[in-house]
Amino acid sequence: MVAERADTLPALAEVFREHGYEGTSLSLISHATGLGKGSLYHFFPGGKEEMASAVLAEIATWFGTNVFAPLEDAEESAQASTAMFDAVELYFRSGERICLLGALALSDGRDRFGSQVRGYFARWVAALAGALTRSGRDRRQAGALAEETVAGIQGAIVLARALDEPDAFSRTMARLRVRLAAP
Amino acid sequence: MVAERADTLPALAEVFREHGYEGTSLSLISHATGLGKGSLYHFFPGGKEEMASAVLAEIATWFGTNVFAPLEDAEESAQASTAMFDAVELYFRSGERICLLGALALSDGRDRFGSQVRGYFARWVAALAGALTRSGRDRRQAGALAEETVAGIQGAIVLARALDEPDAFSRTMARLRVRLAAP
DNA sequence: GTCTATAGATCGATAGAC
DNA sequence: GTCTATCGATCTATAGAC
Repeated sequence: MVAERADTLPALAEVFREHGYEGTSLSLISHATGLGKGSLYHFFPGGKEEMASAVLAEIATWFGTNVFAPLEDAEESAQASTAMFDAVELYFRSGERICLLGALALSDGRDRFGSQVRGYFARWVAALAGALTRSGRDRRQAGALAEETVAGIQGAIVLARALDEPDAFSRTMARLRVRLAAP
Repeated sequence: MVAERADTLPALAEVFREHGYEGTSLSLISHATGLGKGSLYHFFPGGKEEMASAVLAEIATWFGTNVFAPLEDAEESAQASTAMFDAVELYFRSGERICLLGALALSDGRDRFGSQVRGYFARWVAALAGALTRSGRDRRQAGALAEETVAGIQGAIVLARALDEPDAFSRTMARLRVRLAAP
């Protein structure tokens, strides 16, 4: 069932999302992956920290391919931002799944994984700002709108989880779509 | 220096904000408050969970007095939302301090403190929506704008922490002020 | 009320058999 | 590569002296 290191990453991501970095114990990880500690340390000699770091790297790769690169390569910004929202809503399961990088930014995981967290959000904001600039918005407005949109997505996740109301995420996403589509 | 239970709450709040619920150990708490475990369990027989719950209750009281009640009692909505932003920017120290309730919503603290987290955000959104309704906006638009504003504030905190750039919080707050002031 | 000492469980991590 | 056994540290919580 588990043939290589990468096969463990989805289960690892899930358990870190559910319990946070500090709240995730090796026994939880062992249960979630179906592997004993021996196997886990064989795949991740750096232990829990390396496991979390590998998860963050995979998330960054996924967003790089499915969200950031399309924005960076976009000629038509309207299509690109629509595709971004589609990918993001799918990824966060319409508000039922949190953003691990956002959660780490609010916890002491920020000290441990600061550069990965910073890189993820910086690239997201920059890619979106670039796409908006190429679609004709002036540079200052594009930067502000990009920052506001990424913040809005993160805030929508927080609010939906806090209210235990996933629809709050979908509603906010719909409103952000409209704002980005407007001229 | 510490005469009663309430005197420990500021230090407790600070340590939970810095390390999260799972990441906060009793030895950290002991160091932060200057009290031994014996004193801590005298004040909080329920242990760490009661300490965190007391912190959340105090935060809810502060926001109730300084943010929610003014919105609920406001006759003039423009002044009320300006006062809300002033209080919130001050409280979050222009983006250098996180929202403990937002952080708990993203961690497994949501299971433990779910009703306190839900109550805080539900009251905030409802109070703001009410103020916007009384200022002449139709009910649907007021609800959407309130939800979007609270989410925007939380997202601004996430983004500012993630980028290690407190100004990102202030910039987003300034934009939200403009949006709420617009007719 | 505050302290020290400590219980009992669980933590992350390692060793070594297979 | 996967397991079990186990290490030493740390955890939350309690007991009891003062």
